[in-house]
Amino acid sequence: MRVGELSRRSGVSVPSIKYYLREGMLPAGERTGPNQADYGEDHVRRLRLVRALLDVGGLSVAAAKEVLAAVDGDVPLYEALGAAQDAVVTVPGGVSDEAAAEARAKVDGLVARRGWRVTEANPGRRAAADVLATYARLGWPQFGEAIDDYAAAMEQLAAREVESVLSGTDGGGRERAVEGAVTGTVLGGSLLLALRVMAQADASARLLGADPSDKFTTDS
Amino acid sequence: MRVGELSRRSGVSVPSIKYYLREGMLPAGERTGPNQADYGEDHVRRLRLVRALLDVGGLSVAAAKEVLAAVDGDVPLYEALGAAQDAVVTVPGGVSDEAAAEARAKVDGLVARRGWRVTEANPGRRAAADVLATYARLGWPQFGEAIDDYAAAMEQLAAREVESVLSGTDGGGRERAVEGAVTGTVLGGSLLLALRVMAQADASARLLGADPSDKFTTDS
DNA sequence: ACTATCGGATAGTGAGACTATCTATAACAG
DNA sequence: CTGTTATAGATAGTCTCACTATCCGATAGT
Repeated sequence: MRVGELSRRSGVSVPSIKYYLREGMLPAGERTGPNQADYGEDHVRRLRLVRALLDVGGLSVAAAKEVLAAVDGDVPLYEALGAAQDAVVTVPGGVSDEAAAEARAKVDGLVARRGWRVTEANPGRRAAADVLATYARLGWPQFGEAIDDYAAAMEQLAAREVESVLSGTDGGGRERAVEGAVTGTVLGGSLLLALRVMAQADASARLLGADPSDKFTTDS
Repeated sequence: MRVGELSRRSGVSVPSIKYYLREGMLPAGERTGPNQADYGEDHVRRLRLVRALLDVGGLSVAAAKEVLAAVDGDVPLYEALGAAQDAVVTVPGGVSDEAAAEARAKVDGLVARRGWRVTEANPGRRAAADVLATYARLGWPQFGEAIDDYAAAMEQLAAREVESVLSGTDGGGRERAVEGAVTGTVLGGSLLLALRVMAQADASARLLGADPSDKFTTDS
């Protein structure tokens, strides 16, 4: 098929397809002439993946590009998984104060307690420490105490997610396995946050909505 | 203090402070002359909160503005909590196909199973359904099956988070309670994702790294 | 033959988040 | 009291990002 049909099939405008081609997120079609190319089902699937990463996963084009490079590259699965994980955490430039050092120590302690095998450079380390340091700087150090509960919950889910990717792709080939790993990692994060929002709404309805005292609705 | 010192104390550049003032995210200082104003500790704290929401929470200025409006406004706590929740989920414009309908039904089923009291308009509903629909469209429907596990985990955490905000702010006044709710909701999301990344790295190290067969490192 | 479409290159657009400049002041050091 | 620096507020400029639009000389299909 040519670009017009690819556009119709994928719901992505022709200019956007050209843009993704330029950015190397979509492989070029098979050339059939000096100014003609042929696209296949793979291109349709890839385009859908691109839009999923951008729209649902909330990745930037640059982040999606790196993730897709890992999918296409000849890297082992765990490395592609790492690329996807890097893409979902925001790591702002960090200041180095007392709160930061303390936060890093807390994260190190957690990792040791749980026996997690994570490298020193794992972006989750920095990101988690950043949040803890920020809690402390804002005067909410107690929010950081829930970190063990968070970690226990994530450990369970992560084990299941990784298993799911492996079992669901047995025999599907490397490319498909990597695609699944990346999809699950990126979109799974969005799913998690969405469910957390609902769970919080429920929790606050139970703890506040059902209580007619309006304890916190006015200045005390 | 004047704007220069406020800048030094908060680590935010003077032009940026002026920008936040213009956007209404930072209240104006007390005027002491036609071109002089005085800022206090509240301004320093607010500025830190703004940067936390933007840098650590990953919110856009527009989203942060809405959250802060809820903090300042005379709304009940659960409503401010709702504003913060709205800010952390991305809700792209949705298509209406078979996958979308099925996904919505699955989310409705989940909500019913868990007895969650969430409104029809809760953004988490749409966001969760979007992810499930995308899984299906990409050919990974099995990833959606973990939704009950995700939900159970989030239910536990959310209950603890909401409790933590309430108990930690007893007597602190409405403003402080709302600030805590917002901070915990927004930054907690980042913390969760950071820990998930580490947990996944650990899980894949256990399931793949320890296995020397390199099962997925080459095309099969 | 003729019109719609194509691939590819280049340039333009609109939103978002600042950043710079300008204009009167006002504070302060010598 | 005078020169330097800082200030509030307004307006305009910048830079990045993620597209869009426009051209061009070929095809493709009728």
